[in-house]
Amino acid sequence: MTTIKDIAKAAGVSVTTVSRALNGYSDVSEKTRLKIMNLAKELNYSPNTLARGLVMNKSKTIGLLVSGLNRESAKDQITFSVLSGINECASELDYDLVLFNTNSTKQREKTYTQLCRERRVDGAIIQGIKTDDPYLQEVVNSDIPCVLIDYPIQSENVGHVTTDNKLGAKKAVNHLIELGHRNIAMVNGHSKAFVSNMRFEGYREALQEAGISYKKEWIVNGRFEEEAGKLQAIKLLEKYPEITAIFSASDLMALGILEGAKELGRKVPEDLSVVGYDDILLAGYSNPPLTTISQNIFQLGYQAANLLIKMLEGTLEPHVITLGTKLVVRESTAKNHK
Amino acid sequence: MTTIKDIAKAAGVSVTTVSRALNGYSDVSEKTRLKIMNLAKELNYSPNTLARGLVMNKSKTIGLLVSGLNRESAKDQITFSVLSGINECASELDYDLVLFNTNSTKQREKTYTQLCRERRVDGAIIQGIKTDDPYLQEVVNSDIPCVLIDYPIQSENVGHVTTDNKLGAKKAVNHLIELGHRNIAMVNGHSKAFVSNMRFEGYREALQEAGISYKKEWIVNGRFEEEAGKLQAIKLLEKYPEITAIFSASDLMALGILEGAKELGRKVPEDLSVVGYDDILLAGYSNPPLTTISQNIFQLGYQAANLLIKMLEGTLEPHVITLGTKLVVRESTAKNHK
DNA sequence: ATGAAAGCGCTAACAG
DNA sequence: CTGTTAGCGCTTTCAT
Repeated sequence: MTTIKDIAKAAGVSVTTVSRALNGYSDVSEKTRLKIMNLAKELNYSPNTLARGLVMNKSKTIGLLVSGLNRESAKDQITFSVLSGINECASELDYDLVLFNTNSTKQREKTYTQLCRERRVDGAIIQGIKTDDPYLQEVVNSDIPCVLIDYPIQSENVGHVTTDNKLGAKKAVNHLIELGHRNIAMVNGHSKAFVSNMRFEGYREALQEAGISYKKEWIVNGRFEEEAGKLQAIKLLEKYPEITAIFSASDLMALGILEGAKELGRKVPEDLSVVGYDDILLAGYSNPPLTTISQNIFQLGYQAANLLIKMLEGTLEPHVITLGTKLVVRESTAKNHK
Repeated sequence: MTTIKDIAKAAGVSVTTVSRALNGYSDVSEKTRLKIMNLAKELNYSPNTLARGLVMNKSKTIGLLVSGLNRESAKDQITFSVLSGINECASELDYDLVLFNTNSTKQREKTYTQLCRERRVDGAIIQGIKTDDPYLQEVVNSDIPCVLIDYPIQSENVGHVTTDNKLGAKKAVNHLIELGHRNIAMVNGHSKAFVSNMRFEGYREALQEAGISYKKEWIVNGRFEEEAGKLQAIKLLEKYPEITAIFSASDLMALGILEGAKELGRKVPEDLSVVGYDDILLAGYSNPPLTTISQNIFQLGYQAANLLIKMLEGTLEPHVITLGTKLVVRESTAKNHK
């Protein structure tokens, strides 16, 4: 393995000069620079980023703490899309990504901060974290710059990117209201998810603004899981047959609701309107295709990476970025005829 | 940031002793070990893996060169599943993963080997590479241990994991033959993909064993893309209406074929049987649901990581792992009535 | 059982 | 424009 020392010897100069030449400093004569460059190529030199990182105290690497990189979460491509977005931006700005082992089956024995510090990542992006994660507070207190996805913390060195979940939910519910629905239930995710809370807010507000009083019993939690969504929907519809529309906090659960409705013999959208959230790939393929709130997950990742790197390079202050959403009307919603 | 030096000072011992204590060497008195351990915790010490990597010349990190981590490839979750599998195994064996920027839009100016060497990864996993990739040869010649997914190179330090593509294809085609089809076309991916070649072999062999002569004109390439699959299928069916079944080298293309058939007014499976390959998520949701060859992509990633790490730790020789496939019969295939 | 010293490959004052 | 020197944090002989 060639080092700058080897190059220095071969070129008859000092390692300092080699280092400077290779890093494009101006104070090297054109002649020696050329010689060094050629030698580097000839000797097949690659810089040792560990050594460089050690002395410079930064690694041009950002750490990824994603909780959804596992067998189960392949169904919505959310984690994947976030990852793609991050990867794309990091690529462009010439950062590498390291994936941390956080979702290991074995006990998580290291904290986020430890993970980041050990690897000397310059910053971190955290996604899919629950609001009661014991290590979350740590992140804020630590001095490692980081950006959170869909989790609202800001501080001197933590930024935050999300979508306008409240407004998104409102769009969904308003759509139902405009179709003449008044008895609108909600299948939410779980209370530990920030997005759930916001989507609930949007639901509540939309109803309120339309002068519809909302019923606590009509709001259930489906843990963002398809099966749970189905079960909850069945329970809900059996107990309160007057419900004519359901707003689901995720498409995956909405898919479950569709199944549940089918089992109960309620036709969607004739007997029941369903609107989901996320616009995952399957939403367009379900039967019927799902009306949903579309968010650009790829952008979410991209913007997170961009913000973090800009923070690292001092060109941007940590702040919050909120992306928009869009109502996509497909065939799971229809006019209320009751 | 605490270093072993700080601990040494606080404990009144040398850095050597601290290093030994922290790494569980036996030649440290129980008393000092305890003192050091406590101090480490107290001072919130994290080892600097860069420094350690520098001296030990290994980093407990494996490099990932995946070509499909981008916006476009969210539709089949193949890349994601591979990634999940790798991540799971790496987690278990306590390795971290670094994602390299290979699919950047800007010119790829670094070779695989350079990427790996710069980052000092212990080994690499390569997925989604084309057979004509200019940098592929490099990998084999370099001394970096690596394992390739779905690409058949083996050498002193490169292993290889794949599924039995030939047999898988045979299963698909045999299924069609058993249903009474004789005029079976194939929509393949592209000639630069190893799996395409193998799946074609399986197709050919199955026909041959059934005493059916195969027609070159009935084999087309859809580049593994949905739209191209559709177009190719339309062209094929218009020109050769006698075709009663199509074997597609991927589900995504099969989805396209389904659309194409619909446009031509050919009902699937009554007028045309279609079998796909991969068993992606959408396969179960298409209309009609797709009969396909299922492969365990997660396992593919898992096994790749396992093999690589075992190679790195000297417990396994580089070799090839071939995983099985399974025919999943859904509703896109039926008896031939022509 | 412990320490002194060297060195991994690189960058960064500082001096000339 | 170039070299000398020091040092990033850690592990590892080699002594003691």
